[in-house]
Amino acid sequence: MAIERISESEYAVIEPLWDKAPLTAVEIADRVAKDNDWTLQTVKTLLSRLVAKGAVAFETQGRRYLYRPLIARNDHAVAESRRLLDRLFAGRVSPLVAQLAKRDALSEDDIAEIEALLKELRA
Amino acid sequence: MAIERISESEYAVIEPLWDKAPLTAVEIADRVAKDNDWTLQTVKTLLSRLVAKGAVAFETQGRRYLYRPLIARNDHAVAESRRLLDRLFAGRVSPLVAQLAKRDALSEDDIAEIEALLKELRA
DNA sequence: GATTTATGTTTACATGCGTAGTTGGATAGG
DNA sequence: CCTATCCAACTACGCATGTAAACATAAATC
Repeated sequence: MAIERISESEYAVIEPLWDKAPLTAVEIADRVAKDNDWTLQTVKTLLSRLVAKGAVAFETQGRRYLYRPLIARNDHAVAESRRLLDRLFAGRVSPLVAQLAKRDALSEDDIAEIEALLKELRA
Repeated sequence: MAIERISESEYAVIEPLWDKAPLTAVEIADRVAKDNDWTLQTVKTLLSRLVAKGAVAFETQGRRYLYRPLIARNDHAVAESRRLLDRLFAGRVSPLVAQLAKRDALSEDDIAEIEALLKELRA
């Protein structure tokens, strides 16, 4: 039941499905076109790879193929984040935050948000 | 001056050099052997790829090749983290923390550490 | 009914990665 | 000197990825 690893390009293709599903390949390609310059063929290839990986399913409605995601955006994001934390920060979050802080990669707003978050957690 | 992207296996090979440098290929292979089951040849290949990417340099001392890192561990970690944050969390840290919290991936200690860190930041 | 259109499937091809064998040159030991 | 050894460089090969053309098939249109 582990989440199948999906590539960056595949991610770009599943993303529209997280905003709205189901969608056809053409609809997905249209939405993806804002950020990427792929042909429809490329989007279809990525879709079929996502289907092969069990990350996306389709149902055929007559001639239309309607795609929908099988994994949740947040599940993917968390899985990837854990991978990174494990690899680079011994699995812990605070060293990551510390490094980013040291590089001035944390705005005042970021800090305030995280603090509010944590305060709520221990409430 | 962008940091060259290095692969996971390459990372395992450069890691010993961050602890101690310079080292020979054999010394690196020994240290890497704790976590990976690679032949010496594999380690050498990874080393040469790191050299090609400008992440590692060597100096030859007679017959000995001594390797040393050209990039800093933290620079690499921060670059990778930014990539992930940009891709998955619109470049912001708090949504990452929020997700991890929601998944119970934050221990009491983690939370306390991060809070201490942030408090210090605004001091 | 024949042809164009829509849509997925198959095949392709370059690049990067993980993993390692083979080669060639320097060197140390006899 | 010659040979065995040590080392890096070169070559290799399968798999994933990024990108897409070619192919097949069903449907819509004329």
